Amino acid sequence: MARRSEHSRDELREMALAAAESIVVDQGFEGLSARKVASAIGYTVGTLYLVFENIDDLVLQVNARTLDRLYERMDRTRADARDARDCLLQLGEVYIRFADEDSHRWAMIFEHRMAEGRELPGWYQEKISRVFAMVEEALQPLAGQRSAREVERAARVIWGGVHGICILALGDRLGVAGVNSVQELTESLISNYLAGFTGEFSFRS
Amino acid sequence: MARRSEHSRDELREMALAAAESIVVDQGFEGLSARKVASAIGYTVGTLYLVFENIDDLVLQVNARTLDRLYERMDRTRADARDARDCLLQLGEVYIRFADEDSHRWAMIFEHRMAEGRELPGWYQEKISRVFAMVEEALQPLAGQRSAREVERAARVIWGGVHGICILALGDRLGVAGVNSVQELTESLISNYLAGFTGEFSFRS
DNA sequence: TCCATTTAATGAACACTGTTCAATAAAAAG
DNA sequence: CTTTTTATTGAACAGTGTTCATTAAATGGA
Repeated sequence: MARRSEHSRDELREMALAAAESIVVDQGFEGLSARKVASAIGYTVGTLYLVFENIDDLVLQVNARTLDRLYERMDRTRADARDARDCLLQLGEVYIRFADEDSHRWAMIFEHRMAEGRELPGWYQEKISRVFAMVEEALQPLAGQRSAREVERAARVIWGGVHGICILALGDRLGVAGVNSVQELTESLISNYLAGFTGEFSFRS
Repeated sequence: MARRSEHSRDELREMALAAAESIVVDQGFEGLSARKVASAIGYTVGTLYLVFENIDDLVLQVNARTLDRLYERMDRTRADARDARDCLLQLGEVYIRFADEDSHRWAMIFEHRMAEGRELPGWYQEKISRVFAMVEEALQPLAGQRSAREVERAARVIWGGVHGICILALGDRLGVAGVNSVQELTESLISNYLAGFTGEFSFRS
């Protein structure tokens, strides 16, 4: 059979992404496959390749949605923060909570690797930068005399540091269990790092 | 044909691990497959399953060697450090350099996931703890009045933080390029975090 | 020496992966 | 009512991990 035209290309795309997300949510990245997505939306695998370039393309689209979701949550948090320090602490907390509650979706962002040689497309890197930029903004009020270069660096340190604690802990590689412990660690990281950064001490890095 | 007995089980095991390492070194985790390893040592895939439980088992053995290698390097570094702070900074530097130079081997440790449900075996977790414990030891002299609990936490923060910066940067997800930038970031993390930790300022987390 | 037993090693088979593309059937156009 | 166009298919290909009946070589015994 052929051409039922029950769904436009865009509808097909939307259905596939929704199906993929649902598979990832309850089976993780490993449970995702082209045939599963296709059959979930009542089409065959060939049709999927009319809508997505390849499976990496599909994964990237799902990840982009997850990044949007994360951005959304962090942005909402940012609104009701007392001061800059509090804002950064809350951003860290929201990140950890997101990774914990939406763990499969979150994990896929970092488990997925591009095929050897190919690198992340610009529009995708943009999505990452957008989240990252929020940390930089939140840090700005605490910058004091420091150069833009130094603020940028500090934002990367905090972002990377929180992420590292999160990914090691959630992968049972830090010897800690439970979200609370992870929250404790990130709080310690941000709080102590900021103490150094805002210069409430004598020597420099 | 059968039973050439040219190699004992242990020899076979050793050959397979060496072959697997070599494949990983120049093709990465994705390039590794049971058939490739088997043919590299002049046997067929079936033989591999007489020596390893499954492919996860083989990967874990290779990763264990990598962890030993890392431990080796960090341990050597530790010897010639001026003081505790210098020691931690150097440990961070060695970690980054290791990840950069031996990137494929290092990456496999974190790209590999156990099959759903199964968790890392005890002997393997032990290997991780051993490296991790080094950071804790290095931190001890700076502990001051702080409880063992707090020192443990700080070690985890530093370890996780350095790792996070490393993994994001080397995966093009931090918007930085080159090892030097990564070194800068870890130095900033350790240095500023320690400033907070050693209490050269007024308030607490 | 020759046969029986043990066992190291094989490789075909199974179920899965991503990807392609000639074939097909249904809708649109003439 | 035919022809053209095109949306959709699904078989095919090369790869993955894993299993296990079969094979052939080494060993043990008479």
